[in-house]
Amino acid sequence: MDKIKEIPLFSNMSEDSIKALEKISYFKSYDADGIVFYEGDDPGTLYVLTEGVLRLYKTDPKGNELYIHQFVPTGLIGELACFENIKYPATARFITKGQVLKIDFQKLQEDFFKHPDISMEIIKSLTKKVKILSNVIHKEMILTSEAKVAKFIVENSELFETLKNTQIASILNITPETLSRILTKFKKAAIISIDKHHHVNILDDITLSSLFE
Amino acid sequence: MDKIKEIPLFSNMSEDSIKALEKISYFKSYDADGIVFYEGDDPGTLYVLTEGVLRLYKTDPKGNELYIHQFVPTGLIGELACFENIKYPATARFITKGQVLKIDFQKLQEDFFKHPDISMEIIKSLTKKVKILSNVIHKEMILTSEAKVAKFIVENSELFETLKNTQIASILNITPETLSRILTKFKKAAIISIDKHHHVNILDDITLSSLFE
DNA sequence: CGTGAAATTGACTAAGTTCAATGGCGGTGG
DNA sequence: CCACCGCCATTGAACTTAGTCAATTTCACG
Repeated sequence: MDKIKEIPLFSNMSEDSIKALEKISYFKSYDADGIVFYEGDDPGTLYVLTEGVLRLYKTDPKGNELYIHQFVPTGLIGELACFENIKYPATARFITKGQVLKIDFQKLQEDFFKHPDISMEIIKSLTKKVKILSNVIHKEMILTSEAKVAKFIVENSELFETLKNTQIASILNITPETLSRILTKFKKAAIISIDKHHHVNILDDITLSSLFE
Repeated sequence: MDKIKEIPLFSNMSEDSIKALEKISYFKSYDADGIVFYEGDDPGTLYVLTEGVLRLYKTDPKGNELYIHQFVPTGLIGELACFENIKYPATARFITKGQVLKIDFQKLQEDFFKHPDISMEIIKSLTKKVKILSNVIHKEMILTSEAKVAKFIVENSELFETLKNTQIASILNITPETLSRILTKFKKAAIISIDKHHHVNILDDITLSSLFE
């Protein structure tokens, strides 16, 4: 992607507005594992994710990554830090190769702040984030590891075919060992079965769902 | 408070808009411990906190309250559930007696949705919430209990004079026993001292700060 | 004083992580 | 064709953090 008007977020903006936006922004590409910003970096740039999968996570004092969310195009990233002028509260790293539009927030504020369409997009984006964070809190602080795994199986069982258990464990913020023990437990209890190709079959939906509701 | 125009959020709205808003909203008062809404309730009402201290918390399967935030006037409450049409993700309970303005969200959307001033207020409110939630995640998932207590002492030492340790423990989402043990540990290490009137003196700021940074 | 709430302390428990050892399986090169 | 290598999964045991439970002490305040 190399044109602002191709970004759904801005697709119904006027030509003039797009021109103005072009002057204060540019596209930047990243390889897999490329860091867009680190937790603690100073704000100032508003990002629009245009290509690739971008993981947001925090790092604890021991160096463990606390997974928060993976974003796919299109969406705003970093608007909290920009609006509140606080350091980015998490790190953003590409999982795949990808691309962002980097917008100078100071200049955006001067030019665009009252643009009603953008306001609406910002509201949508913030709402999405509140929901994501609310969900993180629910998952990480209310659910036990067993409940997290149960919920993940019900909601994302297909991902077991494409992801390794270590990757799933990292999304669930548990260790691979804990995931393995819980899966073994579920298999022994005949709640699930796993075939040779890592496909998870749910044998007892009711019991499984009862673990996290 | 009994007039919409006294609410700072709406104070610069036109007379007509205020009249329209009055038709779809009403004030409701609560005693201390009054519940505004429960986690899991269906959405539909947008609240404006006009008086009192309102605590937002989630409840885990064991019945423990997970403290998220205490709001003071004036602020929007419940906008996520309304915008996303999902059940309220947390319970809101008054700590003191208080009052809210209850607004019928369906009707608000029809009348007001594009009102630019309200858009801005909503953005501010959502930004505040993202910040709060981001903070909750940081405090609860990145910091240890010891780090939480250290941070609380540095940032809110004066609250030890007015709150009981049980209340502080509940704000920090730890048990009173854990708080007591940590304070004892800090006292023994000569990091803090506590005088007869529950006033906390920080003796070793550097060590204390190093525990959570 | 006396009484009831709050704080402290110790022993135990629960949940999950860490560390280490082992086992399995697929791809590669001879 | 098969032996080897490396990665991932599995399993057990010890450890860590904080919560739970119960007993005791302290304290504020009438």
